[in-house]
Amino acid sequence: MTTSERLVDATRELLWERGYTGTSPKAIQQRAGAGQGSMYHHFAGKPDLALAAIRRTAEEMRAAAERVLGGEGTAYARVEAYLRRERDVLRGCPVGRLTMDPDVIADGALRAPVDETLDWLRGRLAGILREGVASGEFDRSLDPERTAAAVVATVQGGYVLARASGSAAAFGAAVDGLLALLAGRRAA
Amino acid sequence: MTTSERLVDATRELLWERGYTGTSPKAIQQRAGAGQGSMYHHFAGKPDLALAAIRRTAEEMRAAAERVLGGEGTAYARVEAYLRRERDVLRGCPVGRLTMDPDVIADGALRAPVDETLDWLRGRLAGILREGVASGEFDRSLDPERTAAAVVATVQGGYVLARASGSAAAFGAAVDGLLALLAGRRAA
DNA sequence: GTCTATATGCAGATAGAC
DNA sequence: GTCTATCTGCATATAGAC
Repeated sequence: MTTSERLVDATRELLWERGYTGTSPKAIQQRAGAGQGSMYHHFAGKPDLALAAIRRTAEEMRAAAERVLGGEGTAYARVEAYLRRERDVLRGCPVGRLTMDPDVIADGALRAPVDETLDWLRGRLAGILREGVASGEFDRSLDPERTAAAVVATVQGGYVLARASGSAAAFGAAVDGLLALLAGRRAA
Repeated sequence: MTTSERLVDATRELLWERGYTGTSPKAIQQRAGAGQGSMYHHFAGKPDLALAAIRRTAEEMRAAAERVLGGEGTAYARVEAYLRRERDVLRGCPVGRLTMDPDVIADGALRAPVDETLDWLRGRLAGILREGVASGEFDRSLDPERTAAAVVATVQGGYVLARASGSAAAFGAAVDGLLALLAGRRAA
């Protein structure tokens, strides 16, 4: 792995664990095993490095979601597979957590990949739900867009509940609750 | 207002806007119009002041929720009133956002009020949903605990979606989606 | 109770040697 | 490409005068 790659990876880990404000250049260098000069040779500074890290994390999250969402089965089964997919629940969402960082939200370039990723996910889920309605699997009255927003919000909020309680079970409860509601909209 | 109160209020605002890591003693002092000596006279340091601020914020959030949840109407109507209650959506949840702060999660004393508040809220909503099931308003198969977890998660996740997109509408879409699903579980 | 002085170390770089 | 030196200012206090 190149020094540049190690710097990006170290930044990705630190952004996930400590957020943008809580991540210092020095900490990045130490984790990457790189010196100051090295970091500033490859990147213009902290925002530039963070941008590269966030883009990479966003890409990976999208790919991971697509692996599950693009699978086999009914619309309900694919949404369920997404919701129940294995997660490092107590670590939080590496993309969603950035929305609580004021410096990320204030910088359009840093916010863009976050927004695009969550919006892509919402749209992808909405498409699956729309198929489910069209095929007669779901009740006609189910609104794919709003339901998809609720699905994404439940996941993001599930992380909050899990971290507050220190237990991954809180995430599971929220997901179970949502899935039970969604199951009730399947056409008889 | 006393100097001590002004310090707590300033800390509450800053924790909401910038989180624990992003909030410095100096910023607190400036916002409160108090000097260094003054702050360290009234509080042992940043963690002590943050604890007072978090407890106060937690109390207020609970009181605000109770004002809506303790109102009149069916179980569905009260849950809806809670979900649609006016919120400063783009500012995020002053309690929930703290779960993304590693220094808060690592400190049991700071995490406790956060956990207790979200857990109280979940329990309060579960009680209302349980009444709704008992009264025949909701389908017998509705699980009050898990559904309540989904409601709280949707709100917390709604803030994430809103802040990512820069639009309060994203919060509204998630809430609409969840309410539509919940409405479908009302007994015929 | 509040103020000013003082202190260590980190944040976030820039400059220039090698 | 990487290293070391250097810089300004903030983070987070402590000490002691008033």
